[in-house]
Amino acid sequence: MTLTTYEQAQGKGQSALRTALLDTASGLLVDEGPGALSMRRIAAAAGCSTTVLYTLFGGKDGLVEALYIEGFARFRRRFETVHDDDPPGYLWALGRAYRDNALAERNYYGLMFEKPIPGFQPSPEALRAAGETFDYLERAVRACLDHGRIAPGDPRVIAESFWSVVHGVVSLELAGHLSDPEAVFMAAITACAPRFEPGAHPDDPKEGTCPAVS
Amino acid sequence: MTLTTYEQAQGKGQSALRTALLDTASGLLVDEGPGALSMRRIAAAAGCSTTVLYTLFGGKDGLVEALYIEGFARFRRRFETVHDDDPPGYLWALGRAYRDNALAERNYYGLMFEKPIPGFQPSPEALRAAGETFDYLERAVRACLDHGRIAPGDPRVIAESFWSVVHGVVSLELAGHLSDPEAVFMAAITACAPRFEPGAHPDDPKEGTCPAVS
DNA sequence: TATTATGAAGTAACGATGTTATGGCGGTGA
DNA sequence: TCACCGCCATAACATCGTTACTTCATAATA
Repeated sequence: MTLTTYEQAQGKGQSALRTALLDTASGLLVDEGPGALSMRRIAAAAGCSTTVLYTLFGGKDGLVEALYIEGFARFRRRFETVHDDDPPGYLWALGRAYRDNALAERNYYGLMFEKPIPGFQPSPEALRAAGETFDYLERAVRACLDHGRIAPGDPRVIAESFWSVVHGVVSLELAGHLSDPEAVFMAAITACAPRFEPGAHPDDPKEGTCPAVS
Repeated sequence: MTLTTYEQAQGKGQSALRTALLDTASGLLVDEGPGALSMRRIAAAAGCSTTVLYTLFGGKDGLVEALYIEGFARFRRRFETVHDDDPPGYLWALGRAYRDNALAERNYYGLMFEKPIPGFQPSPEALRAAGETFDYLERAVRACLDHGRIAPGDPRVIAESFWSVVHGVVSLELAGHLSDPEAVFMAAITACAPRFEPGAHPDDPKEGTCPAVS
């Protein structure tokens, strides 16, 4: 006979059970969107009753918060694959990775930055963990500062403003508001490009292709 | 005896009835957030049954879409109060007005850019009407171009990238991700400032206060 | 071994939600 | 007076998050 996801993980302790149920929920989120995240649906997909979900996660908000944190962890894993020896080029590549990840994991991105679960509000700890994901950006900004490739300033503020620019484009793109998302992405990023030395990065577009930079 | 909102509007034709019910829903949205927007709550607050809401709006999505459009109309009204003879200064002021309006009408902003109503997706027409709200930005960009105060490019793309920057900051600010929202707002906007002639706008910060501009 | 206790988990209920079918009520025309 | 028609309240249905109740397997103890 075939064992349900729940039965397979049951013997491996509570921790494995937790991750197994989270995987089930994650699959529902990715495949069908946040609307599929009902306690009954998740329990049925895993092969158990809703009671287990409540004892392990405390409620729907606890389960959604775990997915919220997982979403930022996926961002972090994506950032870890980015490498560039040139500091501004690295920052640029992180921006690209951000957009790539958001488009690839659209439903996770929605869970993180839209509010598709009516009552859910991330706890202060989850919010802090989310913010720490973007320490990657701050370190990249710091490297730019150390190499004198960027105008001086508070690295945190610069990193968060960079994050805001990339997030703004992606958010409007996903909402369907942008006529030409790729062009707007390039224009918005290169609008910040005067911070860097021109042509510092191989992906730096040729002059004239990006309207915001003279 | 006192008449309910519904009874007062009933005699003035269907159009007045529609706006009266929308006002009721708008009040619930502003006062208690999108979670208060249930068909039963709205009907009870107006003093009628849910049937009327279905005949007038077709369903919850129709009602929410009307509020969605109203949210962008409020943006438009806010933009109309902005005046500045200097083209880049006008664009700058529109950015400020955007943030001011988003913070003042937080729940409307949530309805427009977060997804607090599970099934709701704005129709293509609503999405187009929403985008037209930001023709203000495009016209402002055009004025900058006409006066040679900005590097040449597609006005629509430039306007949408400007919108993205402002929206990105406001969105992360409302989500609680920014350590110092005002500083990040200034940094992000002034990161685009090299498009304009330095000191073109009286609000242009002194050098050194904004880390992103050298 | 027999009995008890403990903890986990399934069942079913409660209130609330969006939606719709049913039925009544008040007008209008014959 | 009677039939008809449009509007609307009522009540039902399925689904949702949540929880009290019950069951059952396992471990500890006499």
